[in-house]
Amino acid sequence: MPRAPTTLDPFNAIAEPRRRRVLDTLAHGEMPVNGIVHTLGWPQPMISKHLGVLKEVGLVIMRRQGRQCLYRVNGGQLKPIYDWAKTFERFWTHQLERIRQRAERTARQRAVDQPDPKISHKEK
Amino acid sequence: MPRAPTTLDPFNAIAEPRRRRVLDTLAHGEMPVNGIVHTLGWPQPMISKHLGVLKEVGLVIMRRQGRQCLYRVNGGQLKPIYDWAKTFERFWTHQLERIRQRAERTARQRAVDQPDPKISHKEK
DNA sequence: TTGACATATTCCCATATAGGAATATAGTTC
DNA sequence: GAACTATATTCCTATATGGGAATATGTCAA
Repeated sequence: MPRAPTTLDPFNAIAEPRRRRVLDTLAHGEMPVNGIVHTLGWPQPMISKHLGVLKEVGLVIMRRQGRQCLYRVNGGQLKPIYDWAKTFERFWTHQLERIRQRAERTARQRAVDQPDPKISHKEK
Repeated sequence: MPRAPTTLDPFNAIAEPRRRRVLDTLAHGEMPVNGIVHTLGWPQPMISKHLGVLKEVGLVIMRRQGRQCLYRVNGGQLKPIYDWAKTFERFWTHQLERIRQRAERTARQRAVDQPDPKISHKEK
């Protein structure tokens, strides 16, 4: 089975660095495709394709205005990513976490060096 | 050019849902491969492969203990993802943002309906 | 050494890109 | 309708999967 489609969810969509840059560019406000083209300096078809993926997963919203297509970020779709990453926040925030982990590890290590006959080897 | 390797960076590595679940499983503490196998109920080679990717991007750290391989989360690698997503926090946190956006849009719209001859058509 | 247990690796394959080039489509204006 | 502008789509191709099955490697125990 191949990798999941980039349009499966926001996690897959933002895996591509260029797509994140497109979102960054739109972060300040609505902008026509050409605005992004000029800002990033990439070929227009490339911008359009990435916008297509972003639109399909709902990360951006498009509205027409004459011959222009105005795109804007639909930030709410990024919340699941934020929430998930936040779950691991303690790993970089609290120095305590590192201490806790080390303690846990040495405890386990000790249990191996001097196993308790009554509890050892009982996993499942 | 194909999609970037999953081992390019954490963003690509966590795009795969199963890899996120492995990280979630390890979130509570160090665990041997079999522990993950029993917890998730997936084939052992599958777990090992995903762990391989996670290890290569530095999202997990492994240490041997006898015949067991103990894995633990290296959460710091997730901070870039958290930080990036946080950049868009206002999109789902503040109701104000939505108002601001709408204001901006209607302003632009008005500018189109009744363009100011002195400023219009000057993009670049 | 011979097992037995814990993990990792190799093979195979259908699938989904991402970029480049060329072209098509939609909306405006004359 | 023709010319132009702004975007989207199509074609083509090299490449990197992810899962399943089978197998190899590594480590401890008797």
